[in-house]
Amino acid sequence: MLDDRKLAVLRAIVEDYVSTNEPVGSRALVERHNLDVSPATIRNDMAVLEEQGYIVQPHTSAGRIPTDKGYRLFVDKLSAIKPFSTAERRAIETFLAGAYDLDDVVMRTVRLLAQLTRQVAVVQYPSLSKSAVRHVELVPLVERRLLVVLITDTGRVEQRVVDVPTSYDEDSIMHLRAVLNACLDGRKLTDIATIVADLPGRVDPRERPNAAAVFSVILETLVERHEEKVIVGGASNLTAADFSQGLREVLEALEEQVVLMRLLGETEDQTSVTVRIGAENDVLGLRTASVVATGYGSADRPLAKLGVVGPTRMDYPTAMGAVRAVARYTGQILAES
Amino acid sequence: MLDDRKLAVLRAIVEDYVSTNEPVGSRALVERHNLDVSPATIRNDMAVLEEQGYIVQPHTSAGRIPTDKGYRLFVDKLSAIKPFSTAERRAIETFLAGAYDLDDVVMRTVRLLAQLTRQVAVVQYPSLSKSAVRHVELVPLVERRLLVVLITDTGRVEQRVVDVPTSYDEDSIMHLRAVLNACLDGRKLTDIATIVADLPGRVDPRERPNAAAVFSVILETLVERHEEKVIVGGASNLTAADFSQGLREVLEALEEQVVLMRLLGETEDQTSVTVRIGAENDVLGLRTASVVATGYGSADRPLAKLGVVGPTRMDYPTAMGAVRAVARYTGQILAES
DNA sequence: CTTGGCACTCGGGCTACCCGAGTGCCAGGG
DNA sequence: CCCTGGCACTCGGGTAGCCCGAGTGCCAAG
Repeated sequence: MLDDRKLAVLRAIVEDYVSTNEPVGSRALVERHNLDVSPATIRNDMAVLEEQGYIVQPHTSAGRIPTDKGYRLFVDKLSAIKPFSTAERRAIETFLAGAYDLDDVVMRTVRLLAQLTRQVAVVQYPSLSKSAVRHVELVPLVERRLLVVLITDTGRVEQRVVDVPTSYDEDSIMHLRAVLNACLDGRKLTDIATIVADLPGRVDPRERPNAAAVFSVILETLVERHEEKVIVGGASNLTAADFSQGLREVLEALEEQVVLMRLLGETEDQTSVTVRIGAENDVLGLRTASVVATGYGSADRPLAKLGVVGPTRMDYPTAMGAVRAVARYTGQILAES
Repeated sequence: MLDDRKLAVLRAIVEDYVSTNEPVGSRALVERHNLDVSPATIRNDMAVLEEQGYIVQPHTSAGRIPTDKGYRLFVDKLSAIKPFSTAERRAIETFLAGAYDLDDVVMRTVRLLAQLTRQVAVVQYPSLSKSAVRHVELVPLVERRLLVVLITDTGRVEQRVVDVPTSYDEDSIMHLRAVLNACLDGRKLTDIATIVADLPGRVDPRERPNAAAVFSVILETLVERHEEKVIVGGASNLTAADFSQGLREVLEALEEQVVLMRLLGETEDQTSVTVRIGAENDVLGLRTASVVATGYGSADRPLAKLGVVGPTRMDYPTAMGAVRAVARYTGQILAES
């Protein structure tokens, strides 16, 4: 129902519109791309494409612009992810390799992504539920107060203060720490719930109340509330991409952790790059925005998601290339440490 | 040289302009405020104020708007910090009290401040150099790799991976940990440089190389690089305040940690609220912005700075009130933990 | 020093207008 | 059956002209 030429026309419209930000007409189309037909022919094709909902004209006497559906077809069938040159890859690699810290890796990643795509970059911290425990530390604060510090094998450190019901001494802390480390070391956080359940049997009855308090805090902090932070960068790029709807809405949405989580979370597939266009991401206020996202981390050990947010009028091939490349290297860097 | 009425006129101009965002003329002035003189009189006063550089007229036939100098005088002499009602204070208190975490306290603080002032809020993490060491933890990772975790009495946790020159066993780690904790516990981070200098004498000569590596990393991480993170919130408020210069510049400036640090850092006084107006903060791109900032933490133990950034056309009394109140309660919350 | 009067300025909003890009349609030709 | 050139039509956006009203500065009188 759409022959090759019509698809070529759609592709051309998307490409031109993305680069010029102006509705594209039949004449300009035959000139810029070497379609060996007359403008009138193109017009007929465009009429069909419009009828099918792939393009619209904003005003009666203007060129056409792609609809969400048009972009969708473009992304699915008409374009290929733009691979990065080896020089670019090397630049990415060295930029990320300079990081000395988990925080720093994430910071650099978000900056890099924002710079490469000239869009807003969104990076989720490595997820707790996917990582394993490396060490648990208990630090006495004041009377009846402990600081629980949990170190994961992705280098992430989680902390939480806990009030324990009875006072403790150094020995009991030592013991509790030893038990915890023996049981938890190397275990995935997702497994911990079941492990903790039978832990109390291992400690001195006198210590049970305190132990229970610590256990429940660990559970609560790390399993129930898998706080997965998201950081955002490159917000200034939004000013260039004049959003049809208010820029305010977009900025607001980007400040809501929950919204961002959902945006990235909807990326089902871990390894491939997902694109959600316009209304496809059912976040109010991002109706005219697209999200290009993917997971990072090795295939057997997915860590989290990252991506970019921009106007639907976005250079998808490049954005997808950048997201894929950055995800790859960030995953690699994190795997090493 | 400026009599009372002229000052009153300036005050009225600032207040009206802030609330209406329109140049204010002589007639409107006598109507809205009950100055018992005629518009002509006001005009004469305004001519003087303009001559002295406190106000300007954007167009020949328009009302006047304050200059930076005008705002400065207003802030210094013509306004008082707007105190918060007890109800408002209670709301702040309960909102902040819900936090369970240092990260969470900072997050809530920045949100609260942004909401109260309808401006962009900027909050600096409690400074390391001001806080004391509570605990040092060494965690073996793989061969010749240690994770150094440092816990401060503000509840902050700093982490860093260190490669040590020779391999180690559990005992040597234990010993090193014990030595470190014995020496560092309760000491201010600023003192540590001198302490570490004479530490090597305390450890077994065989362990010196590893110990030295750990020491130097602690030094480097915590003293030299007192990484003081700044977080920003409420960026969407920028869209409401139409900046005369590009909004892009402002957004860009707000993404630069360094710039933010400088902005807050220039707040010399720890306890009082500092206001920097327009070109006074010598950050390019924030020429039309003002910063209202103060320190938080108790007087004897300053932690860091916080504040808001907005257009020079800002409700200073309210902003100052909010900044002061939030700083107070945030400091209080952090002092408790 | 204040006040009312008065002439002057000029930005912003309104209308009218035209131009040109772009379309849809149609009839003719390969 | 599809492509093509021609042609009439539409309409957004830019330009020019216009007026209005808010606001000013100045001046002379109280």
